[in-house]
Amino acid sequence: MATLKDIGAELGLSVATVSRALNGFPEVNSQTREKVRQTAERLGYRPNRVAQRLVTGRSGMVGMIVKLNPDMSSDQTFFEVVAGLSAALAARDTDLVLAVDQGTDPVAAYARMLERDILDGFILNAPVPDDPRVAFLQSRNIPFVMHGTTGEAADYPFFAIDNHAVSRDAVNLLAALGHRRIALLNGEQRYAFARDRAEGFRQAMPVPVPDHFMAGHPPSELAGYAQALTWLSGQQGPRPTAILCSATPQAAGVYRAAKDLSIRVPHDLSVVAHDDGFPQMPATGFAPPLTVTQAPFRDACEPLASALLGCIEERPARDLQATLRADLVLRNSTGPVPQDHKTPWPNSQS
Amino acid sequence: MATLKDIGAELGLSVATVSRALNGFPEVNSQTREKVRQTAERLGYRPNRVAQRLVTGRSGMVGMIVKLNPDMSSDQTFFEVVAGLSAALAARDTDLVLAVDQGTDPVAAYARMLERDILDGFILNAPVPDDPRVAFLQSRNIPFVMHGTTGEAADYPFFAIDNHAVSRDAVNLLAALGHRRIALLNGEQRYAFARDRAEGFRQAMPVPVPDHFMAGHPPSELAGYAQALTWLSGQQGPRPTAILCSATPQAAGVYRAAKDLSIRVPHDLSVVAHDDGFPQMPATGFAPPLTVTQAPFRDACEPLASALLGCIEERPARDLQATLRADLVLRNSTGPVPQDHKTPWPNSQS
DNA sequence: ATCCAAATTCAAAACGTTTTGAATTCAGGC
DNA sequence: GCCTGAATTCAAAACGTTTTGAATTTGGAT
Repeated sequence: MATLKDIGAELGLSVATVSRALNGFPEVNSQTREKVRQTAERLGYRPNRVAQRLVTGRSGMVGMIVKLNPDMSSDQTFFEVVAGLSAALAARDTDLVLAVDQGTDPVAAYARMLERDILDGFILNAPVPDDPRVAFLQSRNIPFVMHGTTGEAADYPFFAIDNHAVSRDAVNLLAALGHRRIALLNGEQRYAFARDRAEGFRQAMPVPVPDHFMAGHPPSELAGYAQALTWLSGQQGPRPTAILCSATPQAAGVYRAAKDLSIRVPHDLSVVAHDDGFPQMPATGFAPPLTVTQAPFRDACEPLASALLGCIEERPARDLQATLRADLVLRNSTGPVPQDHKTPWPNSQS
Repeated sequence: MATLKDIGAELGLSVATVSRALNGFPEVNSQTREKVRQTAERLGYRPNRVAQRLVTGRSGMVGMIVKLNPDMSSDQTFFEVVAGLSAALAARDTDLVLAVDQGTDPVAAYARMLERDILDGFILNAPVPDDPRVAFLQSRNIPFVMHGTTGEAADYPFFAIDNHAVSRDAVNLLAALGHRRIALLNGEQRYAFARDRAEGFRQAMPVPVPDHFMAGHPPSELAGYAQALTWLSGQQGPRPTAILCSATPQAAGVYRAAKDLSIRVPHDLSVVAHDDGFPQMPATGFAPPLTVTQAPFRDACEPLASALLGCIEERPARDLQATLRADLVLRNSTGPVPQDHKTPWPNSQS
């Protein structure tokens, strides 16, 4: 293992000069710099990151705590998320490492990793409203970036989708097509994104929607199928003429329920879903092709990496916040409201 | 952030004494030790792990490189593996961190993590014969433990199942029941375990088995279903009277193919599978309940953690090697060979 | 040769911890 | 009090790197 000292000894230079040469300090003579570079390469010098971190406070490694989830369906996106982030960070000479959290305390795993004092910061995902991780990390001045946001007043770096607009854009489309009986098949209600989408939905709807036509479920085909069967069978009143899904697997379940009940998409039922661009269930693989609000996770990786490193470099949080408007992509799963289904649901104050 | 220096300043002790007191050196007076401990607790002292590693060379973190796998079925076991190992290591004050590898070069991700020089060692899994990771890590004196083994002459720490015995025990059982037409539905052939099971199978078989009744596939129900359909439909000659599966999802596929072809388990076809004890497809959930060679992964976690830490402490590799014999658990998927199917496959020299 | 300013390099300290071996303190015996 | 051995603590060095500010070198003008 070659050290700066070895390089210096061979060239008759001080450790300080070798360090400055390798780190691009401009006052180092260019010939000296080249000799140092070549010797370092020949000796196979690799910086001791631990020593660097002791001096600079930075190791070049950031962490992500992965919450174990008994519902395995969400794990199908896990590797896409991690691969995208790893690549974006690697492009910035930063390594992403994961630790697994099995407990019930949201912050315990962070506390544990902070004991090591090795990681430069964290990437947080799946925020819940008033996410306790935020206060915990802020109180310790630990850099982090959030994928998503916990609310309007977020005072930390984040990269988020405008989930109000996700619902609003879809509702506006369907309302323009004459739909009034629009059901919301949302994500799990404990997440902040689901809360935002429900809010956007309610605000955009031109008429009130009975509570039982707004439900929150995991992003699985089975959940979508079961909920759509209930709604489309008429058990709970006039069936919806459109369903707004939180994720493409839910939409697949809706398609299957519609088929089982001989309800045609889009003639009898319009379907819109949110598409994060994960390849497991592409919107283009639906028959008919699915209309979506589209925000590929792939596009979030670079901004997340950038924001986290900005936070580590102590740039102000407000410069590291971005909210993206999802694209509305029209395909063939949406059409005009059926002629005999134009009336809204009866007014319900429940 | 309190340091040793702060504690020493408050108690009028040297940094060396504070360090020795906190680390249990016996020559420190017990009253001194208690005063140091209380002050450390009051000041919220936490050791700087980076500084420790600079001196001791150890950080208390070990790594596992996760190879991205386009076939998602194996990911269903991923969290069981990681959770078990994390818990076993945590019990020894060691953190497991993961990094994701997307490339084709088996050692590149290790090289990259070694650039950081932060991790104390690695856990390796899914060994292939002559696994290049072994030579790479050994040439750099990097501690590691392998789950499984690459061969008889392994000169590194490992915890493995005796995969020869897995096949041999199953074959001996089926042969004792009169079966001669036994097919092997193995794991993917690139893995060392699959090679060992194939060897054990051939050596245990009392008669030769045509090559096309030995196949290697991923551990999925679909793969098991497709292969069993081919074999049981008679397309390739007399159908097997028993199938030995590499994993329980394959056995589920075999059950389904048998049902589709009106072949009764175990009356017409006996099925045995290897069961790693992952909860996704428990052998006890089969109808009829599945006979298995059983080696729960859960039982490997502690020995793997122990072996890795032993390696880090520079204990000799041969003291850190263990090979476990899987249990043979008889249930209702195996029975005597059908009376009209006692003849072996015709001798085939292909 | 001397002087001056710019260019370049260096010694030292810092980062926080561990450990070696020397220094100091303590306790008991004479 | 002095001596001795054991108990206890300490100063210094180490680990490898970065950075400050001083020291040294270089080059050009007079």
